[in-house]
Amino acid sequence: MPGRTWAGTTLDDRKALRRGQLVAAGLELLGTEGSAGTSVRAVCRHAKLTERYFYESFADREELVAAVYEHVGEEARQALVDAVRDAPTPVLRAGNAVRAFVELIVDDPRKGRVLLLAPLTDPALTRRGLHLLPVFAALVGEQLSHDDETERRLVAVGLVGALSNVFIAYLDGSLKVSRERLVAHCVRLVLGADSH
Amino acid sequence: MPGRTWAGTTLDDRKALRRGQLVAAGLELLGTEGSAGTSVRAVCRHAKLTERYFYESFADREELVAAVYEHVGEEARQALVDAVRDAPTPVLRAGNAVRAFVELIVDDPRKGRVLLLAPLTDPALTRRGLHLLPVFAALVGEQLSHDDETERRLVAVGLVGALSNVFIAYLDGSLKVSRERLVAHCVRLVLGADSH
DNA sequence: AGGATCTGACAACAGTTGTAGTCAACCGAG
DNA sequence: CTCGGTTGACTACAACTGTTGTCAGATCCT
Repeated sequence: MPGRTWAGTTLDDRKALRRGQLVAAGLELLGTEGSAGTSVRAVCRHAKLTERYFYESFADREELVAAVYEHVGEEARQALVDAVRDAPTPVLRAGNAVRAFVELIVDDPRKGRVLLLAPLTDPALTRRGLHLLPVFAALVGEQLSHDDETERRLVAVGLVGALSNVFIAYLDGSLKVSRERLVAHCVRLVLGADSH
Repeated sequence: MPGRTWAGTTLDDRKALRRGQLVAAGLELLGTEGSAGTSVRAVCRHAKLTERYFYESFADREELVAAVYEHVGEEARQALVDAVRDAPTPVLRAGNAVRAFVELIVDDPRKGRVLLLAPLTDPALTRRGLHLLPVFAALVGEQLSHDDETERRLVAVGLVGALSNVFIAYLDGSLKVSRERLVAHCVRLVLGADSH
């Protein structure tokens, strides 16, 4: 009977809470130590839970890292949608979107690393073909005013790569520039990509 | 006495030869299986040598992957220098450079993956700060006609990121486009980056 | 109170990792 | 032929991995 209360909360509540702790620990590790450092044992140590509760919420290590990735991805998608909504002109949309994304990864660089780096490095994600980047690229591509389909893809892939690289360089400190300037430059990249 | 001849060659020769086999095996594994799959044992299996000879040429696993990376990096650098030399105009220089790089990674995708992906994924490279990309970006930046220093860096980093992403997408088959079109688009990216 | 359920600390398994050491077999110089 | 440098197959170790199992104790319902 899962509805029974225990230590003030129901079982399902505690189970969901533990799942949350595990995902949070996974984000922490995947966003700092990288793929190799985010093992089941390490995640449990970080979440202050035992392995038992890991397999209560996830069948695999793979499932955990997928959950972490999708969690961050959903957050980013939501931030982008919120930013674009209610912006009338393409220029304003681009500015809002870039600003939102910069805010997201500046406030929490781990999320940026998970979003941009993890799918390239972790076999659990590469094998599953779990790349949100093409999705974002397609989202960007839809906004572009190019006739040719493959031309749109080329431009979109290049644009996303340029933005990613600038973000990554900014994240690890190898690109010392003010946040405002970063945003301004990225907006110019987005707008420039449309003008052929 | 290392000058002594043995099985037709001197000791130093054989040692260098074995080192070469190890680096080649490292390139093969790092460029296909990725960082996790390139272990000391796997490299030795692939090179048909025993672990003993691994530690004859390298103190660490780390040293091996650094050697592989720098080997490929030097090759790429040389190809770029050769391509740019004797080209009078910026347009020709850009075309030659892009063509040379595309040739390099199309003829041997493993090199592309080592060059572009490995430094982001392998702790042995990230920890050592072994990124040649900023070096290439700087090289690109020198060619750009921007007054502001940080502006040059911003543009260069973005450009290199765009090129990398297009190459990576092309490499793993998610960007289906002819080689000529790939080159043409990349040239346009390079030239477009200069015009603000 | 008794009994069902939940919790957490561990142990166990077989596998892989980096790194070092052993030992018989080979090879060429004296 | 003998001696010493060279080779390769193999073992050894401790640490780690994913995953499953055990068991004493805490917590709640009846």
